[in-house]
Amino acid sequence: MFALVDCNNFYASCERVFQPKLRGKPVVVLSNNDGCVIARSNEAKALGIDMGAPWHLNRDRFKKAGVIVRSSNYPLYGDMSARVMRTLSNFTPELEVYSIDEAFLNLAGFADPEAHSRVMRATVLQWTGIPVSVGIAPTKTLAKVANRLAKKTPESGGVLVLADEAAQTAALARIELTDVWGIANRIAVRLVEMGITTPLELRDADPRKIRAAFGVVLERTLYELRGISCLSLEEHSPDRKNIMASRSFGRPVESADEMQEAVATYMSRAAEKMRRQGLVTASITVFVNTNRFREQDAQYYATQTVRLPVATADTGKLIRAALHGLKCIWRPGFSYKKAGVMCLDLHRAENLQNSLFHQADDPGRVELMRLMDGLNQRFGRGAVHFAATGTKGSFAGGGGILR
DNA sequence: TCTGGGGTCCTAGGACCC
DNA sequence: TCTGGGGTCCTAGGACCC
Repeated sequence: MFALVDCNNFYASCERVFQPKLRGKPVVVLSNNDGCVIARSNEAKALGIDMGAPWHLNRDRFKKAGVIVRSSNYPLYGDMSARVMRTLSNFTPELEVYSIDEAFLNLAGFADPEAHSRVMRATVLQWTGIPVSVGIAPTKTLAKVANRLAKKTPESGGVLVLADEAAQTAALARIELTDVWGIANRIAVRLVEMGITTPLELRDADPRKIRAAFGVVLERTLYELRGISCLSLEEHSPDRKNIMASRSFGRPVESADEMQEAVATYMSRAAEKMRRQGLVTASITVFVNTNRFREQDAQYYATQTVRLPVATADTGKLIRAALHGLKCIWRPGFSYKKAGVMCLDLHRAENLQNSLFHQADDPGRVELMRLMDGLNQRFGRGAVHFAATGTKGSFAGGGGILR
C-alpha cells in the first residue's frame, strides 16, 4: 500500500502558521515580483481565484473581496517542508519526498493503514501547524486519486483509502481525465478524440492501443488505474540532471550592464546549488527572452551553450563563462523580460578526474598521467584512482590505491 | 531483381509534474 | 507597467560506428 501525503494549500498554510489572524480568511501567495497567484487558501479558492491569476489584473477585485495577499517566502516554505517530512519519517520505514509539499510512504505491513494515517495526520498538524491530506491505495496513481478525494470530501477527515476495486471504480467515477496524475490538457483532448472521455474509460481501454497512440508513460498510467503498480517508491533521489537559476525582471531590462549583473547573480546562485549537491558541471547554457505577452513588440529568444574545458562548480569561472555566453546572444535594442542560466552535463565532484583533464596539453594532466602510468605499472592496470578538484587552471588532488 | 543489420550517442521537441 | 521558477521523461531522427 502506498500513501500520498500532501500538504493542504502549502504556501498559504505556511503563512498561517506564523500569522494566526490569517486563519479562516481568503489568503493568496504571489510568485516572484508579485507576478501571479501560486497558492490559495480554501477561502480564496471559494472566491473563484484561479491558480496563476496575474496579480496586476486582479488587484482591485482581491481588495474588494478582502483577500489577504502575501509575497512568497521560499526559505520559510523549505524549512516548513523539512519539518513535515521529518515528522512523516517517524511513521514509515520508507519515505519518498516527491515535492516540497508531497511525500509517498510505503505502508505495507501496517495492519490498519487508515488508523495509522489518522494518527500521522494529527501529529503533523500538532508538531508543525500544517494540515495535510492522506490518500491510500495499491498504486501511486490511485493514491493520488485518493488524496484528491480526501481533500474534496470533508467527511473523510483528511484520510481516504481505496483498497478494493469497488472503491476505486466509485472514486474514478467522481473525477475528470485531467485530474489523473500524468494527464494534462493535450493528452486529454487526444483521448477524447479517441472516444475515451473519463478515467474509468481509460482504465478499461486496450493497453496496446494506448501504448501505440501515446507511448509507454500513459500505458503505465492505465495499469496503475487498474491497481497494478508500475511506479515504485524512490527513497533516494538520484543526482540532478539540470540545475537552473532564472528570473523574470520586474521591469524590462535594456542595458547590457544590467543584464550582465543579472546573469552573474543567477550563475553564482546555480553554482551554490551545485556545490551543495556535490556536483560539478561541464557545460552551461545562458538564455534571454523578451516579454512573450507583449505580442505587439518584436520578440527575441536566444540561448548559448558554453562548454567548459574543465568541469567545475567554481563560481568565478562559471560567471566568466556565462558572461561570455551572454555576449554571444546579446542583441541591443530589445526589452528583455527574463534571463537565466542552466547547468548541464553534471557530474559528481568526486568523479571529477574524468572530465577535469580534457585538454591533452594541460601540464597538470600530463604530470598526472605520468604518475598514474608509473603507479599502474607497479600495481596493475586500474589500480590507481585519483580524486581531484580543479582550481585556477591547474589541479590539486589526492590519489589512492584501490587494490 | 538485387541495395546488411545491427548498435550508440546526441539533439530537439513535446509532454508532463509541482 | 504589471503574467513564476523550477524540474523530469520519452520519442524521433540524424550522425556515426562496426
